[in-house]
Amino acid sequence: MAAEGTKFWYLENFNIFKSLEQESMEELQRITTMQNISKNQPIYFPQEPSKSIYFLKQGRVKLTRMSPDGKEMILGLVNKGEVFGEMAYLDEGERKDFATAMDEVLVCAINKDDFKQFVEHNPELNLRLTKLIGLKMRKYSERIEELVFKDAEQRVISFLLRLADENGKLIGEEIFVKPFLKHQDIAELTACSRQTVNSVLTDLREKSIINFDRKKLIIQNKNELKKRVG
Amino acid sequence: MAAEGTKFWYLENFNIFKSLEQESMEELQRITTMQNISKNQPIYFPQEPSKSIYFLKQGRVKLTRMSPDGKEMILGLVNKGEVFGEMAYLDEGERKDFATAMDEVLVCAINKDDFKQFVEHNPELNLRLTKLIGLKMRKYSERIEELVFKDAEQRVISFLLRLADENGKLIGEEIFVKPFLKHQDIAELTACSRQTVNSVLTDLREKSIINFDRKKLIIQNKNELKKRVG
DNA sequence: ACATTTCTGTCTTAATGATGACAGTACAGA
DNA sequence: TCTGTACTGTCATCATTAAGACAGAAATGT
Repeated sequence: MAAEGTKFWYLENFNIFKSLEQESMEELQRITTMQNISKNQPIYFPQEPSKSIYFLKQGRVKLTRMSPDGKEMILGLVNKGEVFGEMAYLDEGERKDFATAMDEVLVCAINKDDFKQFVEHNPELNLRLTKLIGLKMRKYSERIEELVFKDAEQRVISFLLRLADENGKLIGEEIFVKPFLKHQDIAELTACSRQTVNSVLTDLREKSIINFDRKKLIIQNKNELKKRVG
Repeated sequence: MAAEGTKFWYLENFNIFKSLEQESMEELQRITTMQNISKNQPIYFPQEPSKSIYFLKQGRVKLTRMSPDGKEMILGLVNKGEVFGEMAYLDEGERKDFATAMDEVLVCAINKDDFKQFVEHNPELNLRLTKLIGLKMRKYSERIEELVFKDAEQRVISFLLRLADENGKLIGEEIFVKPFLKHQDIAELTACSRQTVNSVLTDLREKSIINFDRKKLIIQNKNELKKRVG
């Protein structure tokens, strides 16, 4: 199944540094600097020259963009173990996004030039990086597709399915997710209004497809959700 | 100005093979196969294993995606001199897009493994490729931004501005474009209906900001267009 | 040169979803 | 424990734009 294939491929690339030589890991230690960032603080922001790549050790990060008139949209969420800010590796330009800590966050920052050198000494990283970038491109293109082809309800449901895959725990038949996003966040991820998110979720709860309150989110019937996004 | 900076950076990466050694160009000749594709014929399509990268010599190509219920959207247009299908270089998966000839088209196809080897022998290409990929990522992210933040009129206007930059000829104060897209195509590029495209264009013509008929498209007042997209 | 198909232009209708308002609930800080 | 703030839930109203229908213009093939 296509979706499962994608997920496997995703996990496979989860940690690009896994199974490096001890020696390389030590070099990596030397060229990285650890940073603690507290909740709601920026890690980088637009116009800043993009000179570092980040590896998220602890917590969660959101990547956002701002419209000229101050509306925010979330381009992506970063989970523990993932890389972000990799545009620094791809071009010399300025950042276009905000990266903001959603929690107490711990990141490794790697200067892009040091990193390029490191990659030269560890060519097996080339392929992984290449795949990582490829994955991001795919994600973006899927996002575009979703915005063009799907209506608000379908976009919210797609979000729930992704959330279940990336952050859910399977318990029996049901998938539990500790909700770390408010409705406003979901709205900014799915390009609709906070109220629409609420009404889609409420509707799904009435139909016993999901259940939720402020403490929990449970996907009770994943198949039914899948059916609704075609 | 930001837009001008971007454009420069874009042109700089237009032809990734420019100024290679004679010898390298000859090797490149050996590993590429030329293909003629006639109008409306596919170059590749979804599910096909992505094993080649393409370099467009002549004509125009559109990259599209299909929704499950048969609606089409245009992910991008490829002009002469540009590379497409570069996902083959980034991952081992199947294609997700259609690439279709819009004209009589001449492409160079390069097997991805041959290409990877070629790049190893011509490491200066690494940076260019990296920038090329970075550019595509940026384009995608801008597309997402546009879909989220802008309404149908603004999206059509943004398209006109891009068209003027990429395909326009400046004559006096005005920018002429030979129209190679029908309204339906513009609709598929801007995520709105054919009728909406028509009414936006007609409205702009009434205000003497643009002029067009079936033979020509003229941007008479680029500044006014820019003002309207914020 | 004619016929068929494709594209453009315009209108009407209807659905989707944004927005603003406001009440209720949970939560954090003093 | 109280109080202010942030988040959720719900509703009524309104704007945007999709969709269908159809006429006319242009292009294409025979």
